[in-house]
Order: sequence, then structure tokens, then C-alpha cells
Amino acid sequence: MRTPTSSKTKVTPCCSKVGLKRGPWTPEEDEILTNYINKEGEGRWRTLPKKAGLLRCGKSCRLRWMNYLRPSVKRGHISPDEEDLILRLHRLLGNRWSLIAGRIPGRTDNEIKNYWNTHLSKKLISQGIDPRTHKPLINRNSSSDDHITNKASSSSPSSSSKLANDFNTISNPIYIPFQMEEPLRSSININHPGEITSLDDYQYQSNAMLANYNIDDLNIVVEEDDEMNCCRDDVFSSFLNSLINEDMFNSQNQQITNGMFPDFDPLVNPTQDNQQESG
DNA sequence: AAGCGTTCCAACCGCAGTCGC
DNA sequence: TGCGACTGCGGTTGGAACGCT
Repeated sequence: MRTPTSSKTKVTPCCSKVGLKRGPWTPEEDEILTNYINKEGEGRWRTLPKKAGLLRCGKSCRLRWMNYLRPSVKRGHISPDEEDLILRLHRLLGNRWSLIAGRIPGRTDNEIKNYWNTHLSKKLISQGIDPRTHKPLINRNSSSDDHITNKASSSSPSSSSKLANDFNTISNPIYIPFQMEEPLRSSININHPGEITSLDDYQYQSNAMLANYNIDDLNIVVEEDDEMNCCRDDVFSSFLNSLINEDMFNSQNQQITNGMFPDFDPLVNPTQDNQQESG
């Protein structure tokens, strides 16, 4: 674990504003940055501004490139399909904007975050749905949800609470068949068959797959098996695809669209009667 | 047309993870 | 092992654009 930064200076040279320009980028700056990256490639952001002749910090250059100048960045309105996908992915991943953006071609994490904050969260609230938990707002004060709501709604940036936030954001939408009190960085072991016997095959497999991911960053943790690591991105991609394409999501999102919310969330508690078959 | 409040989004900030020395 | 540099992420902010009166 990284040493807390509070014990030393927080101002890195990159953040020092001495002599560096801030604010909106000019077309000239955009052109300089684009030309440089086209020639030299991405990366080495720290030294890039000096080499390119820009009076910007590396962070600013990276952000401008990633969110605006990259050729793959799609401009324009979010389509209904994209909106639906964002809803599904947010329900699955929480405020993991970069992960969500990674599933939506051409969209950046910043764009999706902004769209969520300005459109989708308000839309869900207007429908009586807590945009953090995707549960009905009416239940947010119930004792069973307090431990989740309190942590999820905390804006405190302390490292421990942030990890707790992340864990709850992830664990809440997805059923995990056992309590995880382990350190968050540890991988989850699926060897708890007694707790998952009631799951149907699909959900068993989904949770088994989830259990092999590091819950903190959703990268697969395969117990130091490098041969498995080489394909884990593909596995995770397939896993996400299988989840976001499931009919259970379709039916739920249809109800969300209609301003309703299902009584029961099969992903949170799949042992209830209305589990749905996967395709 | 002017003033004011609201919305939206590009950009900034601080923190955390990773890596190399 | 510890430290610093670098990078990336998510939350927040500032101000331009927009809408209403």
C-alpha cells in the first residue's frame, strides 16, 4: 500500500502552475499537441509539453488528448442505445467511468461521467430510483441498506473510505454469494459451494467468474497464473458482454424506462423466486 | 434588451496504483 | 524496502451557453 501523501508535500512539479498556462485550449495548442503525438506517439506526458513546445503540464496535455483530440473520440449526442448501455454498465460497475467508457466505443470517461451527472442521474431520481444504488429511493433509509448507502454516498476522499466505496459500489449491484471481509485487494475465492447451490447455472458461472476478478479494479486475479493473465482482458470482456446482454437487464431497464422499478433484483439476490433464465 | 438563474461540459485537482531505482 | 516519478482515475469546479421572466 502506498504511503499516504499527507506526510510529504502534495505539490508535484507537474501540478506546479509556475509559468504554465491553464484554462481552455486554443486551436494552435491543439494542433501542436496533435502533431507531436502523431509523430512521437502517446505517453511520457511529463516531458511531452516541453518537447512539444507547450506551456502546459503533462496532465493537461494527456487530458486534452484523451478527452478531445484523440481520433477515436466520438463527438455528438449520446444515442439511446449508448444511454441504455451506460445505465446497464453503471448498474454493474458503479462510478467506474473508465471501465464504462471502455465498453462504449468512442466515448470518454469524462464524457460519460458528465452525461451521467447531468442527465441520467436526474432521470433516475425523477423516476424514484437512487442513481447510486439503482434501487428505489424509498428504501434508501432502510436499515438493511444503511451500510451501503452511507458508504456509497460518502464523498470523503480518504483512502479507506474510497476503497469501501468502491467495494460497495461493485458488490451492491452484483450478487456475491458470501460476505467479503477480507482485505479488498485479495482475490475472492469461489470455494463456498454451500452458499450458491440455489443459483442457476448461468449465475453460478457469472459469480464464479466474478469471484476470480480482483474486486477492486475488476481485473482478473488468477492466483499468479501468468498464462491465464495473458487472456484475462478477453475473458472479462466476454463476461461483461454476457452480463450486459442478458434479458434480465433488458426487462429491468424496460421497467426503468417506464418509470417503474422491479420489486426484486435478481443480481442482488438471485435466490428469490423470480430468477430468470439466461439465454 | 437586460438581468438573473440554471444547465452543461471542458478542465482542474487531489489521490492512489504502479514502476524503477 | 523505501522513495520518488509517472500515470490514471473519479470528484469537483468555473464559466460559457441557454432559458426564463
